[in-house]
Amino acid sequence: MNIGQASGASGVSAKMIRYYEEIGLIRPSARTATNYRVYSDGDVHVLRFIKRARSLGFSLEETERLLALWQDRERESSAVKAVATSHIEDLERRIGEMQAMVKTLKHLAHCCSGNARPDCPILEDLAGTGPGGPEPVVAPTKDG
Amino acid sequence: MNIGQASGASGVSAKMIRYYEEIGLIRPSARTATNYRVYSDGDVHVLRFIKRARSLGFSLEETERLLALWQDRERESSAVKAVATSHIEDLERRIGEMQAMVKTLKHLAHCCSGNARPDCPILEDLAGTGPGGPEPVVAPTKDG
DNA sequence: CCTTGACCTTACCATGATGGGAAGCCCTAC
DNA sequence: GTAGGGCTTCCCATCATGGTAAGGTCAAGG
Repeated sequence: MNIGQASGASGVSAKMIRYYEEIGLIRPSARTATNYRVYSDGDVHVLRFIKRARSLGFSLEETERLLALWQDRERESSAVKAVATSHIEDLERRIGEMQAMVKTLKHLAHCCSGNARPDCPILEDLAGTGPGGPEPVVAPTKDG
Repeated sequence: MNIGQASGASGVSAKMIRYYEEIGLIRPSARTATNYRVYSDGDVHVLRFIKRARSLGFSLEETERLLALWQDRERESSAVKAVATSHIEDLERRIGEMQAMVKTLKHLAHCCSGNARPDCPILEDLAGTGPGGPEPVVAPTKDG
């Protein structure tokens, strides 16, 4: 199987397959006499594993650890669970951060009339000024 | 005020102040005779605006638009609100994606005994195999 | 046999926002 | 005058992915 077929069978782009090989996430594939990469069904299985791990948000580094555990018949499931739990915590932390942003933004957007007039509590918040506060004295951007 | 003092007063690192200047987010600062960057209180105000926008998750591109609106006395608050609303939608989409990941991961982690035995529903999910399914025939990683 | 088009190869560049470091100049205090 | 800290520019790294260019290969068909 060529890289294009392995890509189609796994859902991982050819570009990424080569990259994963380059960084050592997967072993270098076999090659034809003309230097084409050749993949087996087992290789595709590995690629699908990576694809699934990525879709669950695991980094390539975590994916590498999970692959190693998958391959290790002596693994303890606690080790796998630890990777997953740590990732869950990371996701929840990031979700919390973004939810805080959303909360603030929704409040500001709610307070903004969103009409043709210039007064805007969103800008006032960003500027750190109260309503009717000062405008920037000097035009602050590149085209000012 | 030197760049270090502007950094301290705004919370934006000197590195980032130079970068913002380079990409045109802020105008090139004044310079001393010996080429040191010089900042005014107004410049610091702009930097604090950027800092606050970034902390609410706005991209630098969105921040540039917000800065331009801030500076524009003729702005319509609807334009500001549109930027914020679009950003809120983006955040909520990403939150939803991550929550879906968390949901799946928590389910898998809950089903994983997390003990010294190798059987693990997390790996089974990633591998696309049911319980007791096949292990990879060929060691899949670089050190296999 | 030769062409055509699809596929493969490597190599380099780009993203977004930030940090790190090197080499060299400047400024202040002692 | 020197030491230490701050400033300058320039280059590199991150993380995961996409794009593109220049060139080799392969299969089908004239």
